[in-house]
Amino acid sequence: MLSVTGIRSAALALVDRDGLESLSMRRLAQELDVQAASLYSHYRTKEDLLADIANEIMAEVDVSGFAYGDWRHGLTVWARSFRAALAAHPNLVPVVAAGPGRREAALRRADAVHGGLVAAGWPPRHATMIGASTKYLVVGAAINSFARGFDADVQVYRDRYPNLSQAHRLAEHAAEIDDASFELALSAFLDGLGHTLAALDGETR
Amino acid sequence: MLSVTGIRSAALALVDRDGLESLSMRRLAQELDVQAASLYSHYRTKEDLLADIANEIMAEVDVSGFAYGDWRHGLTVWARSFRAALAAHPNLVPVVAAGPGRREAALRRADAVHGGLVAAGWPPRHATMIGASTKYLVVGAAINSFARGFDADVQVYRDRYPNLSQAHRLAEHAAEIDDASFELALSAFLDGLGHTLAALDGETR
DNA sequence: CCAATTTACCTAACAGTGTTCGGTTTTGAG
DNA sequence: CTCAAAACCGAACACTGTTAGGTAAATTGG
Repeated sequence: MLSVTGIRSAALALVDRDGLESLSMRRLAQELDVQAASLYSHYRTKEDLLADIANEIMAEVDVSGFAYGDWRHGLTVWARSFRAALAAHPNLVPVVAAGPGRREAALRRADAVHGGLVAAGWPPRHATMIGASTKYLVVGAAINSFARGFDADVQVYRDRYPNLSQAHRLAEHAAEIDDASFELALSAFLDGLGHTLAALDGETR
Repeated sequence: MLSVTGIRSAALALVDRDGLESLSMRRLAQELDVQAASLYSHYRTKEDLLADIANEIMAEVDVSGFAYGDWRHGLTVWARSFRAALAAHPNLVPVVAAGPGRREAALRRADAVHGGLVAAGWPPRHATMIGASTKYLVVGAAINSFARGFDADVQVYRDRYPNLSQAHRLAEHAAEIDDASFELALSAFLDGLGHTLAALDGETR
């Protein structure tokens, strides 16, 4: 018999294997030895199903890094695990990026981040903005890295330094650059925030 | 008679007005008093058409800010105009984010950024990563801000500070926070980069 | 200026999509 | 064992992108 979790994981496997546009209700049903209409006893629409999958992916994100009051460490752990969760299912990055699955779980995570930042000394408004900014970075990096083929920037890099680009290694090269770019962006951003916080502390002294 | 530019601008108008999922070849044809099949004399596929539109949007992006050797100014101008270009067509953010229209034009822009950074003293590899990072920020911000409804972070903000949130103003509030978040992220990132560059200069002295 | 050819457009269709309706089968509770 | 509720299926609807083949219009060559 079908179950919500069975459908969900079959859909996830199908998308991971064959790509997002290969997921149709009929094909998914076929995968489960069932007719397409049967799926609608468990999910109201295909969008609902996708939202549920997005939610499952987001559940892997780790927001525990704020526990000891170190906001920088908290943000780093959060951002990296967020990115890793997206990288685990490249074909679903557009879906996850387009909307946070279940509101309730997304809210809980957002609240953990927000709370951690406030506990570490950030004003509430800044905490909100920092949470949003970090998400920008992670989602933007994921879309540019995982959700498409060659990156024009990497292409430029290759054209300018052809010695560095044995053609058969271009893909891993791109991955390496994407990784390094993300880490550079994250650390530069956090460095900058450090100075912002210092300036804020100076003001209110 | 139909023309490539006529089709493109009608499609853009249609998507701006009715949303991305309202763009079908038949509806677009109707808008142009023509049958759907006729469009295929001018565009090979719908994807081609979308790529062309994405390209048109990206053409508005300003990479001239690097002219005077000030990389920080160059990046700021680029990032802001990039974001503005996406904000001008919210319904198309997913399309533009998913791939840079025509390779050729995207390459030229990427090259301008890369060249500007190198001219300002950044090592080529860093220039590539900074270009990528900045794009991450812009695209991530655009997806989170324009391409969807309510943001969970803003929701948290509202729940915690209910006095600040007359419900009827929530949308503009979200826009304001998105704006501020983007500017915060950009300036913190650039600040951090400033220190990175100083450290690099120290090394190679 | 007419003839020939290319181009633009249309009608009709194909294969596929998400979703719904009505009916049948299976399941589990009383 | 009965009966109501839930799960499943077959068929259909209204759409989608795209193509084949035919007709009309515009453009080119003589």
